[in-house]
Amino acid sequence: MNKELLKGTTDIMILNLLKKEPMYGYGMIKEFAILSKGTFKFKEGTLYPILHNLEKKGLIESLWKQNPGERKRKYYQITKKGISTLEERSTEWEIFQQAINDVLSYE
Amino acid sequence: MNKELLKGTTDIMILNLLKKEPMYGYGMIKEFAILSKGTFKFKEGTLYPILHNLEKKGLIESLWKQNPGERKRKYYQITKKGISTLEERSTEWEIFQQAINDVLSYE
DNA sequence: TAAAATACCTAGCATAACAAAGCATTGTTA
DNA sequence: TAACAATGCTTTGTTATGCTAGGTATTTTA
Repeated sequence: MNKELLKGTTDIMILNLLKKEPMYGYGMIKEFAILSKGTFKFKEGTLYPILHNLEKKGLIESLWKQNPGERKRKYYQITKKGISTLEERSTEWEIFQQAINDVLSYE
Repeated sequence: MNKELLKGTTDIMILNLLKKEPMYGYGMIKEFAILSKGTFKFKEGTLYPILHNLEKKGLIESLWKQNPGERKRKYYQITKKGISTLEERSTEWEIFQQAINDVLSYE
């Protein structure tokens, strides 16, 4: 899979996951693999820096949490700003996708 | 429009245009704008280097041509290698698109 | 108890689209 | 006819981003 394709979409995917419930990095990697039916196998070196960046931008927030019987994990949750950004970017993705398919259906 | 989204798709779009008939760079820029209904407005500084790169890889070939009554233009045509690459990459795009939408439809 | 899986981190790299410039020619318009 | 817009091609440097490749520590499994 051409990795360039991913650029510009990882943010939306992460924000969309967190829209439902807080999650931690390692868990997201597993979840993306499942949801995408194995297409997306993010490396940790890919995901963690993105999470840090999203937090720096104020789109997500983190907190260390230890549920009983579990090990300590850093949970991320989406912020209000994150939700509105997700909406904008999702619309953008729809438009983009349509445009590409318009061009590719040229015969 | 987030420019990162484009990464990994410009090659396919160009190859797909050239699949039908040879074209020159400036003409492609106009054509992309039309086909995408204004979403893609490539700058020359974007398109020309990509064309050079595709030629270097042997996916397209160029020739200077002057049709009667027209100015000199550098026409590009797709190669056999270009056609097979286009097919591979189109499939890749389909899979990618499906995977993203699978992730984004998670609720 | 050794290995694998979980869970987090970071420095440096490669790639690709873009901004911003330049040059030459052709068409339009005041 | 002179000025300007549009056409047509080129290149240098910037920036963003996912990945490579390394690291640490804990927990589970064979």
